[in-house]
Amino acid sequence: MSGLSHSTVRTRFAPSPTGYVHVGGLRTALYNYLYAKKHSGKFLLRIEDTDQTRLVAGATEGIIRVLEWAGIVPDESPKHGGEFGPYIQSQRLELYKKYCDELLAKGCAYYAFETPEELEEMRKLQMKQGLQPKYNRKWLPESMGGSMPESKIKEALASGAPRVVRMKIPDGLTIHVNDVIRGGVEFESSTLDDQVLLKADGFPTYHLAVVVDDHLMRISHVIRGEEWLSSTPKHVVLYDFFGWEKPVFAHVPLLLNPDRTKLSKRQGDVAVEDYVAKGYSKEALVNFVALLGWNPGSGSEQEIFTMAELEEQFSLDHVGKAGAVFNIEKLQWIEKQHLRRLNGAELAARIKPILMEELKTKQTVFSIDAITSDGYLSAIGELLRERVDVIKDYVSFGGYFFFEPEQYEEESVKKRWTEQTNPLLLEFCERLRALPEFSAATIEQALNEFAHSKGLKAAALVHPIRLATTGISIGASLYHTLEILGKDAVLRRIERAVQRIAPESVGERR
RNA sequence: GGCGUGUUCGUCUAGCGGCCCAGGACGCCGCCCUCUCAAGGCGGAGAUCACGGGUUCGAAUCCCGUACACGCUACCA
Repeated sequence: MSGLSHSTVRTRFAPSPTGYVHVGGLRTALYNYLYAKKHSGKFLLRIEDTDQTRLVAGATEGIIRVLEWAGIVPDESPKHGGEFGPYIQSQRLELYKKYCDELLAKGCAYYAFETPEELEEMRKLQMKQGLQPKYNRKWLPESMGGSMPESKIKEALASGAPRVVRMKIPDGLTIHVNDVIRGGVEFESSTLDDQVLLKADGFPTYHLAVVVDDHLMRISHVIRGEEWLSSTPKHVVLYDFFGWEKPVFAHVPLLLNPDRTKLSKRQGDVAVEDYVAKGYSKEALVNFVALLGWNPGSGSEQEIFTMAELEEQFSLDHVGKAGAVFNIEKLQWIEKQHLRRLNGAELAARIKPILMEELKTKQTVFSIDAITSDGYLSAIGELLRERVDVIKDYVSFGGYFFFEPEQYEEESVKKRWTEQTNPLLLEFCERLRALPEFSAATIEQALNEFAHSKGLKAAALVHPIRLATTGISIGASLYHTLEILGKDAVLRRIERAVQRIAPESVGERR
């Protein structure tokens, strides 16, 4: 009520702990976080676990882990604490009870005693009659304009029969919802149902809990998915019942499958964890998801953003209205862009844990200390930066920096090997062995001179050497690759390849 | 069915009455560079602004209708 509550921006992400974190949820959390940061406010996490039947063990921890991974760290949450807690709805039951009683006392809500089965039957009947399914107000007391005598209600209450509390939607009202993204939206109260506020198990429904908590936690801006727009008028009615100031509402568009249906599991990955597993970085995922529905606005053509830049530039004015298709190809491009902005040391730090994991199950002839050193990883990081899609590619596509090649791309062997290749390679090995300094420049010079002396083009050596030392035909500059690998490994691998690629396996092409 | 929201290149979008017979990015195609693959540079194809009516000297931009899509319609969130 006090103007003070709205002088500070306070936003929240309020998921149900029902499993993984949906990428759409990540975006909602991000927008809330960014809005708070932009306005020097607070962002908080509240767990909405009012449906006891859908709880998933460990989900809350998972949500917090994912948010923190992404750099969306709440100022207040079940884990981080805060002065408006508890931040788990199941720990706030007395609060909902208290406010529900207030509504009951004010004549804004009433008890109802139907069983779920009875309600189901009622709805079926209404549908059959072509009516919209809506509570028939059977238990609306006479004192509130209904037809149920107070005596019967008292009786039912005394009997201990299971009961719920429903809100009484005022009749003949046009309810205005102000949404910063969509403008004013109007609803006729006649189209609204007398929503259950308190369930038979004593837990509140979303509608009661969200209004009570957003008010108590001084939430200034409710930024949530578009699927909530239709129930916002109920929330508006509740705010008015209580006489509370309403927050600013912003309903963000949905994320879609390629066929424009709501993003779902059936058509691809929807969990943030899935993308983490695929190797996408938090920088790229945050950047990408921010751009699904938001843009920096006219005049700016920026596509790559750091979290700090998003915090500075984010604005609800530039959040679009239409749903956005989750397009993996753009994510891939954004991932590359972020990778290219990392320096060698940063890349090394990211490659190392993945390599260590790999080393638990794979043998290497290299010294572990050498291949996990910052210098080695940093050099590889910078060399392969332009051709890697995600960090873990360094250990897969760039695996030859850590493990001996076991196979040689068949197609390429056919294409690049001739009868003279093996003897040539062996002869060239001697040149390499004699090099006082094993660097890209000296290797290149030696190779050029050798090729020239044989009347060959450099390519006649380059490709076989690449195959022999890496096993594959694609990669960065060969000379730099050899330099990093080091003289010992290079000679060892060429000699091994010569043994393993027998002349008989050489292509027909003369 | 009812209520609500939305609709600009395949995709993400700029655009808030004249600068737009619509700009950028991803993807796609071609050329250049080149030891391969990328990256990079250059160029190209790709949107009658869902459709139909208005309003206006003038509309992608404002209004109305239609179509389609999506959301909601639970003692789920």
